[in-house]
Amino acid sequence: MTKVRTRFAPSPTGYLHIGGARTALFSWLYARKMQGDFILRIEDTDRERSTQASVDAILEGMQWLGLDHDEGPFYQTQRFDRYKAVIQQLLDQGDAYYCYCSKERLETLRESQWAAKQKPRYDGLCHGRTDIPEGAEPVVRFRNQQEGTVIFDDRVRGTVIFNNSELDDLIIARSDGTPTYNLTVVVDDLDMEITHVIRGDDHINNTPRQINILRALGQKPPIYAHVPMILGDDGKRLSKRHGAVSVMQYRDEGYLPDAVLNYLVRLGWSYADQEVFSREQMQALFDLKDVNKAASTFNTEKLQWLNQHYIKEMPASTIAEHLQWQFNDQGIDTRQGPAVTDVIDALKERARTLKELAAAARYFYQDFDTYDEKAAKKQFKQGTAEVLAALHEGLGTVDHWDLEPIHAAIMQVCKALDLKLGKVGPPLRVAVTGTAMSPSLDVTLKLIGKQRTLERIEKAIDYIK
RNA sequence: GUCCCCAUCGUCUAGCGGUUAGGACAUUGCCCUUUCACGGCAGUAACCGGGGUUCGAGUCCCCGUGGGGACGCCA
Repeated sequence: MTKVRTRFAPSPTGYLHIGGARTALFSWLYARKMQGDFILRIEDTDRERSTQASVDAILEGMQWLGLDHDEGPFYQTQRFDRYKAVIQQLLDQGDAYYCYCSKERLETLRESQWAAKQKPRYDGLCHGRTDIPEGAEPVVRFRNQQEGTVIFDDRVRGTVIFNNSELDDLIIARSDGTPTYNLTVVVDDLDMEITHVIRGDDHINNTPRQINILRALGQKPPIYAHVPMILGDDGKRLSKRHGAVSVMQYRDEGYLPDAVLNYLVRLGWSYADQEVFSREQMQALFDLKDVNKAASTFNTEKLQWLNQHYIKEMPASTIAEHLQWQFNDQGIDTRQGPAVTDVIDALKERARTLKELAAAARYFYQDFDTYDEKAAKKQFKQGTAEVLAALHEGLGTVDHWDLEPIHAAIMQVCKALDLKLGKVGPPLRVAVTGTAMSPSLDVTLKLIGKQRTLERIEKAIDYIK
């Protein structure tokens, strides 16, 4: 049995978006599961739109997600000689021909066909043409046979049949001599010995054309697997031109790559009732035959749930590495203050994203001059200053600044003032955090530290007066 | 318009001829609770429509409807 080889072949005309990432994930998973190779290929034959910045963005996205490739990245622009040779071969064989039709004529042709309620297609005017117009820069068209059918067994769609009569003679080389997609993809998948072509189902219509080119070259087609699209909230396909979000934007928003991967893998694929998959489990359990046929809609809320799951389950030290980006972004310096891992343990059950987590951690590292308006209004009233003063005194006597003594000191103040904890805790929380929500008080105070706690209580007393 | 593809709770999905149609997210209620969360328990919620096939259809077939895609000297 030959080794499985899959590939991801984006065109560098934008960042790596969430739909492309899912396609890449499926290709990568299948290769890993089958202990095959995963190849990265950059389809940059469109010189007009391809940019180095896009190549870099795609590479960065793949790396962030941890989708490592075994070969590549290969660039199609570096393989022009090879394509040229294949085009010449097709020309020599009579499977391709020069076409001198102007863009204007083609445009007119399409319009009239549309008006006649027909499928727009090239009419084959230049096939067999012997006169060569003066100064024309011809394109090369592949001669598609008109009889018979193309049948392929798609791993997710099942048997797919096309009538050759639906296909027209497609352009395989532009007038400047550069090759186009349907030619390069065939040549590359052949040369790179790709066994399984896993791609978005927007390519399903291209497949019979590619198979015909393959036949003309005397080669056998690879196995195809067309995975469904991901739709945006509006039900429209997610694409670069339509509302797709860069995977790097998910990092910026505070999502863990494992959460994004886990979310993505369950979009269009399932394994009974299981929702959470480690990378290893995905690789072991993924199978093309379990991929859905229907398009699915992206749902951020479920991603958030998974993200929090990973924030809670992963080691705090690992979270800390990813969190550093957010601290930098939010201008929080964590070099002074409690250990980041302790802060993570205290806050991880209250944050769905790392962005939220970093924001919630701010008061552990920075003093503040203002209080949350609603919280201050509700908790700072007449008499609160006295309560805080008592807390200041009580906490001031705590020598061993730890959970138990802190808790005992607070309870002692409650007892002395004959107040319930519900009257003492909330104002203390606002005083030391500036907000109405935080982890439990003993944990919060411990992490803030004795010195800072006492200072902030004093400050709050001044503020109330 | 032509061709192709698709169709189970709001969303992601399980189901592979006989199920009280299951799970997850979201949502609602209750419990836990010094706040916010977490957690626990319970609930609301779906087979697009119409014809067949069959003793029996969410499951198979056909038609309709709806949605998506392709129809480029883009990929």
